[in-house]
This record gives sequence, structure tokens and C-alpha cells, in this order.
Amino acid sequence: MVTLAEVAQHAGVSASTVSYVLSGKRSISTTTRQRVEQSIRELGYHPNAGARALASSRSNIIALMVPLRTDMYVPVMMEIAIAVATTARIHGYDVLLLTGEEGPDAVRRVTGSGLADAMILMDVELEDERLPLLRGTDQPSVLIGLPASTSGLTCVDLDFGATGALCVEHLAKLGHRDIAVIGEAPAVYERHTGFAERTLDGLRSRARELGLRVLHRPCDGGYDAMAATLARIFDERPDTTGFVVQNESAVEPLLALLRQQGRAVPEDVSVVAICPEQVAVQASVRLTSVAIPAQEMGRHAVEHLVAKLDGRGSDEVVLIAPELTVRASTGPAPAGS
Amino acid sequence: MVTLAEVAQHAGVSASTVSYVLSGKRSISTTTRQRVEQSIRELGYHPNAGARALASSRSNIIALMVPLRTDMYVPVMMEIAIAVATTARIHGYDVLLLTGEEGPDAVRRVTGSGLADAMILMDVELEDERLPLLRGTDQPSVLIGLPASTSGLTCVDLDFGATGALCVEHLAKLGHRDIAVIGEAPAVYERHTGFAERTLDGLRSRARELGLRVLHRPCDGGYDAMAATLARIFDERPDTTGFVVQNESAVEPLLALLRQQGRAVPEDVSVVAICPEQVAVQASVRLTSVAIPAQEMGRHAVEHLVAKLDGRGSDEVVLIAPELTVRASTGPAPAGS
DNA sequence: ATAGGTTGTCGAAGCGCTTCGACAGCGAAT
DNA sequence: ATTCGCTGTCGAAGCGCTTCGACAACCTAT
Repeated sequence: MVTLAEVAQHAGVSASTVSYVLSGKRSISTTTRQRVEQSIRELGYHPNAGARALASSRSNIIALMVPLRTDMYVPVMMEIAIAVATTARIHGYDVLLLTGEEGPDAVRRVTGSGLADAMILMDVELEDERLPLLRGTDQPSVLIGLPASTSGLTCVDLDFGATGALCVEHLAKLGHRDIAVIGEAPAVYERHTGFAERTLDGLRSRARELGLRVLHRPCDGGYDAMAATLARIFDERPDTTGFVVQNESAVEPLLALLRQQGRAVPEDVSVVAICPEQVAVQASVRLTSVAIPAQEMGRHAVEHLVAKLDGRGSDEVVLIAPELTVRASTGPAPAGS
Repeated sequence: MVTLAEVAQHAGVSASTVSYVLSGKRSISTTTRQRVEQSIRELGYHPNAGARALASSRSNIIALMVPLRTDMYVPVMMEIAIAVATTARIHGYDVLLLTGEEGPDAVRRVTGSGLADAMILMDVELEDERLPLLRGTDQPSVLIGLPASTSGLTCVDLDFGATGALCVEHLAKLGHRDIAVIGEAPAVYERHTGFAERTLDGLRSRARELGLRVLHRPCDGGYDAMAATLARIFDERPDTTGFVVQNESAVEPLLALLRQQGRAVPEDVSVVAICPEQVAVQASVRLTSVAIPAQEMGRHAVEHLVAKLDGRGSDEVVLIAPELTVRASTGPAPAGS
């Protein structure tokens, strides 16, 4: 393994000079810099991460805590994780992958050991156990998701309230009066992750203003669950013509079942989905949808963190404005209803 | 930040004693050990990762390179990643998340800087650029996937050859004579990742033995691509009654299209999928499938690596035997054909 | 010509840990 | 009673880097 000292010797300078060439923290004459860079290249030198971390008390690592559950929103999580890793590299950071399994202990371990300089938490619950720890440390962090209280925290999330409102507005404009909301799996509500509730709140209050009727039903993914939910919905509200779907693994089942029941999309019923672009585009009917901006969230989170680590940046809640893309799954409400 | 020295002072012993309590590399009297452990708890001590890495030249980190592409097999990748992270923690390791984006440079960087003690590479291509580097270093690594030459490498993968054979056998036993294989997206074949080809080879050679006819068509995910592919298949081989699907994002479109064309599953045509359990179970027809054992692969990879790092273990290719689960999408071939 | 300021480089200290050799203390064997 | 071999503990060196203060060498302003 090549060391700084070897590079220094090879270039005929002192170790500290090489260090300054690397960090740029002091000015170095062009000739010296070039000589050093040449030696670095020739010897194939890579600074030792441990030594660097020890001396500078900076690991250049960002920890990313992803939920252990592989049951929900998997592509979104992956997309965020990839965006985080990619953006982090651009800023010279690596990413440590932690699962939610360890819970608050993981936070303690990371902050205590100097393993990482900062953390990103995904899938934050309203009253998350990890929050007090984050508030009590000076290690920067960003949450992807919105807890009940955000004081002293930095959060990035889609504005789910506005998202709900946007969906219902779109349906209202098309003349739909009876809206059914296919929500997340019951487990998501029980876990109090918040985003599902926020969507619903935003949707409901806008619906009230617009004078629409809303029926909300949580729903597990898969066909059987969807079939049961759909039957109940049409039982209670036979005139339902508009659907808002938040659970992406319920989207395809819903479309298949509607087709099976002879209800045409978008002629008889309209469907708006809250899901990643790819799902919306690849579905059997190209879906009018509000995209979940996974990449943007990941990128934002890292950039906030880097700003904080550089002494810039501050605590702040960033709610990304939702954008609704009209595709083939929504149309005017049928005249008869 | 609490240091070893502070713990030592608090416990009234020397720093080295604390270190030995932590590592267990020398025997320590029970009373001393307990006193030290008590101090560690009281002070909330966590060893500094950088210092530890520097002194021991072991980072206790495993690097995981995941492909940048988010277009394929996303849930499988995520499942592997989670399994890797979880298993690694059990053995005292953390996981560094690298994207394939950096390519071979990432390997150089990690081995050169001592950032990680070992690497796991996912989505390995037949002639992967990173392989020469891995062979040229003494850093242990495990590939998830199978390159063209495995000499000097450790690999873990599903036995895709046997998987293909198993699928076709199942269909043969049910009396199907004309089999269509819906393969991966063309991009997957162009990338030469190998698993798709291996599946096909295994399937074809078994089909030959059994006297079946096989038609293979690569297929992108989504409805439009699937519709085109399906049309071509029935055009060329109208008597096709058995399908093997490898592209999981083609599964649902296929089922929907068959339904639409009035071909009942499993009465008229049978479908076998190669996909994660969850996809098979949640599909509109519960699918007879060979599961992709993502968790097992991740766990295996880590355990191999840990064994190597402990001086046990050796280079080896582990092919996981496929298991076919019969569900509702396959049945006897229709009598007429 | 002198004081003052820059610029570029160096030496040394030290980050917090592991690990090696040393050795005190003690029971067992001679 | 002396030697031997344990066991448990300590001190010190050193891992490879960053960073601080020092200081030549030069330039500019007086």
C-alpha cells in the first residue's frame, strides 16, 4: 500500500506538502503541485481512509438508514438510495447503508464512532424514536419524510397534502362528484408514517371546498385485497366515478378488476395514481398521476447535508410541489351519473 | 467524544487493557472485565472507527456495488442489498453502498484507500471490467452473478441453467409441446450479464431432450412491448400453450393480454414465471414460479466474505438450486392442440 | 536600505486505537 | 526453597494522515 510519505519522497517534498496539494488548503507553487500529482499518478496513491478520518475527524461518509421492510414502495426506496449514493459521490462522500433494524442504536453507534459525518433517515414515523437522538447531537441529518414536530430538524418530502388536493381538483374539474380513495395498506397507517394521512387530509379539505364526496379505504396490495375493497366501495357508493390510488401495488389490480367488471377507463371511471413515473407509464392504461420525485428527494437530502457540513445551510423543511401529469386514465365524468 | 483513554482512567486500568476487553484477544480477569464494561456503559463509549481502522488496518466495512440502472429487477436488488446489510451487521460489519457508475475506478478506490475490507459485486457481466482488478488484489470479494471465467473468484448465483430446465420440464409434464419464452429486455442481452442466456441454454437443451419446440423472444417491460411480442409469438406458433417468463415487468401485461384475447390461464395456456415470490403471489393469477432467492444470495455472499476475512473459506462457485412452486397459472395442456 | 507583508515549504505534534514485548505475581513441579 | 510456566496487566511504539506554527525567500512600499 502506497503512503503519503512514499509519494513525498518520490516527489522530493515533505509529507505536509503532499497533503496540502491534496486538500488545497494552502497555496502550492504550480511546479511543485505538478510534480506531486505526477508522483501520485505514477505510484497509484490513494489516501488511507482510516488515517484521514482519524486525523481530520471527518470520515467523508454519509449514513443512509433505509427501512427494513421490503414490503412497500421498494422501487421508490431504491431510487432514493441510488440518487443519494450518486449525489454523494459527486460531493466526495461515500454512503453507508444502514437498515432500520437496529433502530435508535444505529444512530448512537454512528454518531458515537465517527463512522459517518451525517445521516439521512428514510421512512420517518410521526413520533420517531430516533428524533430525540438527532436533536441531541451536533451531527447534521436530513429526514426524508415528515415527523409530527420538525423543530430543529431538516426534512425533505413531497408535499402530500398538496398532492391529495391536486388529485381531487383534477377529478372535480372533469365533473366527477363521487371520489373513492384507495389508500395505503392498513399497516402503513398503523405505523404512523404520516404521508398517507397528509395526503388524505389535503384531499378531503379540498374536496369539501369543491363540494365532492370522498370515501377512503386503506387497501393491501394484490388482487384479492383489491377485489374486496372495490366491492365495498361500489356497494356503499354506486355512483363513484373517480379514483385516487396511493398504494402502487394496488394500481394494476384495480385496473384489471374495473376492466373485468365492464367499467371502462377513462370513459366510465377515472383513475389518478400517486406513484413513480415508471409505474404510471408501464401500467395497462397509461395513468394520470402525481409522480413521487424519488431522485429529487435523494439529491436534495444530500445537498442539504453537504451544505450543512460546509457550514452553510440551516434547518429547513422542504416540501416538493406535486406535479400532476395527465395521461390516459382520466376523462370527463359520464353524463348519466 | 469519549475515548478509550477516558474509559481506562474511569475504570482505573490502562488503555491496552480496555482494548483487550473489547477485542478479547488476551485473557482478562473477570473482575477487571466487569469494571471496564461498566465504565464503557456509564460513559457511553463507542470506539472511533477511523482510529480503529488505522491501527488495525481493518475497517469492518464491506462494500456493495449495485448497478446504477434502476430499470431492471429493482425489488430483487433491494432485497439482496437489505439481506447483505442485515447479515453483515450480524457479523459486525457495516455496508458501504457503491453504485456501478464509477465502474472499475470504484474498485481501485476502495482497495487503495482501505475504505472496505471486502467487496460484493452485483450484476456482474460476462467479461466484466472489474474482474482483472479483483483478481489482482488480495482483498476478498464475492460476485453475485456468474462471469465467463470464474477462476480465482467466488460467485453466488441462482443456477439459471437448471432453472430454465426446471420450467420446461414442468410444462412438458403437463403435456405442453409448444413453449414460448418471454425473455429479458433486449438491453439485458446486449449487456451480456449471462443469466438470461444461461436460463435459455438450460431450457433449450432440456426441451430438446424432451422433444419440445421452443420459441424465444426478448421483451421489454410494459403493455405495448408485450402486446407486440405476444402477437408475433402467436403468429409464428399458433399452437403455443406454455409460457416461461423471465422479465418480471412483463408478467402482468402478459396475463392481462391473454385474458383480453380470451385465452384462459391455466385452461388454455400455462405460464411459469422466474421472479421473486412476492410478484408470483401478488399477480392477478397466482403464478407457478421459480423464485429468485435474493435473500439467500445476499446472506451467502456475506457469509463467504466473512469466512474469507477470518482466514477460513476459499474460492468457490455456489449455484443455488432452483425450486419450482406450483400455483394457479399452470395446468394440463388443452386436449385439442 | 529597511521594515512589512506574501508565498511556499517544512517539521513536529497528535488524532484514538491496536499490538508487541515486558514483567509482576502466583501456583505447580522439582 | 528454587525454578518454571501461567495469567493478567502495563507501557510504548506506531498506524498514515492533517494541521499548526515557523521560517526562508521573495516582493513591495517606504
